[in-house]
Amino acid sequence: MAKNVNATRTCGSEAEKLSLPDVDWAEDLAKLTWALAPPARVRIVRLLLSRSSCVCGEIVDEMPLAQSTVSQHLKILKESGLVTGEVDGPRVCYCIHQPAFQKLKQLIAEL
Amino acid sequence: MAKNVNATRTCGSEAEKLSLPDVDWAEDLAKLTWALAPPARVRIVRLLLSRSSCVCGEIVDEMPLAQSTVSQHLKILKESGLVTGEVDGPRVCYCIHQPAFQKLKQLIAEL
DNA sequence: GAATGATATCGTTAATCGACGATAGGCAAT
DNA sequence: ATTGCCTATCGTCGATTAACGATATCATTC
Repeated sequence: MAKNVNATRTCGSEAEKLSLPDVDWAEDLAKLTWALAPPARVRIVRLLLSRSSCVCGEIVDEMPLAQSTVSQHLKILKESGLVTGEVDGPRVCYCIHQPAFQKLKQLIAEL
Repeated sequence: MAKNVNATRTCGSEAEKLSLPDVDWAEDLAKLTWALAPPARVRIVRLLLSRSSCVCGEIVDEMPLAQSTVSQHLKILKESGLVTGEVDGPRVCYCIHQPAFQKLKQLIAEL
């Protein structure tokens, strides 16, 4: 049962069943789906999509979570690329980042 | 895990799209995105979509993971509804479950 | 009724997650 | 500079995860 063949295929171009592009493709999508795995982050994204103003405090008000928790979710959403945070004086305005968002839609659609 | 959302939204004009229904909606989507959060499960789904035959053993052969791990992933994918497993003699044939799969696509599309 | 092959489950481990409170940092008025 | 608000980060905790090997279950063939 030799399952682990990673040692020789990290960079290799061997004739493997699942082509390397597919692995990358899967990781690209997984990065985005993972960002939306917890319901809280889905709700945040949905909120950002439905509102013009997207100040952090408003998001916190809408969520039954502590401010630090929401901030952490926003950080992860930013890291996934789905969201951007723009400092606006003492506040931070969060917005959907359309390129990544469209990429998510496309990756799912072409699944 | 708290659960209290009152949020008397005064922003929505005719129907506030951000209330309790949205919570359920978010959980519906999160259930599916969570199932696809690990790259391994994305790859399995992709495999099932690209192949006509979907016997468990073939999936194991394609993945650099132990049989038990793949089986566990398949179980989770079944629980999410995205995949069905049909016993076929001594083997089990896995397939994409189109209803759930289309629901995922629709939920993402209408995001 | 064995023996075999395929799949599922069990039990464990190390890592990660989501949540929180407390606290630090930044900006705008006073 | 000090105050006060808003946001980010820190440290921690409990729960969950993905991975594995070992073992149990089940269907087929002998």
